[in-house]
Amino acid sequence: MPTSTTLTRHPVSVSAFPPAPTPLALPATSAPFTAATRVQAPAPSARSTLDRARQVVVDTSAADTTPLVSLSSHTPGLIADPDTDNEHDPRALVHDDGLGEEEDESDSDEGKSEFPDWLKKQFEDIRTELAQDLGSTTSRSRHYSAGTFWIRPKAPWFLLNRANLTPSSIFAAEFFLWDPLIILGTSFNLRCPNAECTHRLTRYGFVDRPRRVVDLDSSFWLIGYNYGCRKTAGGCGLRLRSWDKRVLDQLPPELAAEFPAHLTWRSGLSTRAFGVVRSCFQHGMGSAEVSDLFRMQHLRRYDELRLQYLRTKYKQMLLGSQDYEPFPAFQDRSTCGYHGFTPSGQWLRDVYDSFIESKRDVLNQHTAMLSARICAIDHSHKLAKHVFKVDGVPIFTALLTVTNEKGEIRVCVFVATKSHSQFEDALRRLAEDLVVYGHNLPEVFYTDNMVDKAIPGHTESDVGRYAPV
DNA sequence: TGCATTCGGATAGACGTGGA
DNA sequence: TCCACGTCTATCCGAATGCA
Repeated sequence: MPTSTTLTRHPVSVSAFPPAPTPLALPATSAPFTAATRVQAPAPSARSTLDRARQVVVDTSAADTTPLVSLSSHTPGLIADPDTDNEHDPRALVHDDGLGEEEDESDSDEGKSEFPDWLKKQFEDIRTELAQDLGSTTSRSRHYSAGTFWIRPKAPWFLLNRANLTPSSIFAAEFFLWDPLIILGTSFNLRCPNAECTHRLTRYGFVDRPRRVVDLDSSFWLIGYNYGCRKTAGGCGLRLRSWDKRVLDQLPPELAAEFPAHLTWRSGLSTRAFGVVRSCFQHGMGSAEVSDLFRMQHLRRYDELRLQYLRTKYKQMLLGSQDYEPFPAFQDRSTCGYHGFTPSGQWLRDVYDSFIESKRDVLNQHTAMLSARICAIDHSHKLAKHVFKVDGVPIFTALLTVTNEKGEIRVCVFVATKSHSQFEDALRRLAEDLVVYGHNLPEVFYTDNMVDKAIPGHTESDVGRYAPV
């Protein structure tokens, strides 16, 4: 028996296919920059502009280990030749970042799990503000009172004009404050998601760390609260975050629509970025290419900020003695690092798959209601090679697809052979669907297989006139 | 060289406890 | 009721490895 994906009332769902085993992780050349990938200069073997860009943006230990450089010790603005290994001045204004000094790997790994100091400080400042707001008469955040969920930083221009400018002083994170219990007020009954529990959720304090969400050319951070079903009040003791899906599902749709991220277990993608992912996937781009797209956009923004810093610092150093601190690399995970991050292709594909799978019933229902007056039936052998393998041997030889007069997929079924018996049942259920939803039965079937004949034992009334062409 | 798989470190989230 | 702090665990992510 062929294994149909979902037929009858829900004849087809692309989402029902097991994920194709495309390359799950980026190859070594596209992996985030570790000490192992740091090079002196773009290697001759770099295959593309993107690869060269990846190699140029390498970590630098200079920001970690090099003390502030005094103006008196070097010539500001001297651009070192990457091929000359900075012979003239090792501490030139364009530091070794990207020009390639080998770095002690232990340095970059140490701070990997920690937030950078500049982010910690900004988060703590906001937290202090929120604590003050909580103690006010309304207990409502000043940002909510101002009509926004976003806590946006100053533009870099307004951060550049300060004495002894340092890179971390112009790093500014964007935060999104999500506390629907405060927004909706105590009158809103946010129920415990446990089916056996009828109690309501209450706040359990601040979430002690923000959560990163990847956007188009940067990341922003979610600030939320812990919610819980209190045991002391007879509840079940469940704890969850304010951005938990079980909370979002209970909110009024118009409020839930304001939440700007698709969250996975440990990461998240902004709805804007996810819209781009969907468009890219639906128009033929692969996950690796989309991952590269995001990486390039994040790098572009990083480069713009870096250029602003260098230009400003150069002017300041011409005017008087100032210390120069090298701009950290994109991937720098030190306490003063930029902490740039872009998602892998595998992760983007997983997010998209999860989303599509969550819409499976809707998509199946939509497909079941499509007409099928003029049909085309065809086998594809590509997908079957990659799915349902046992000990490396594919179980199915082909994916049979029936499209209607509008080119819409109407039936999709994996088959072990091209025998009619493999898809008879699917066609019979197609006919049942057409009757149920008030459509005419198929008038003609087109096929590219000249040996196809009418299905034995079936009349035209079953699936229409079957016509090899 | 690219794809597929494995493995280990990192960490988000759940949960408990105690204090204000 | 809120918050801080600590522990534990499932899961994610990327590097390493093997293979064609």
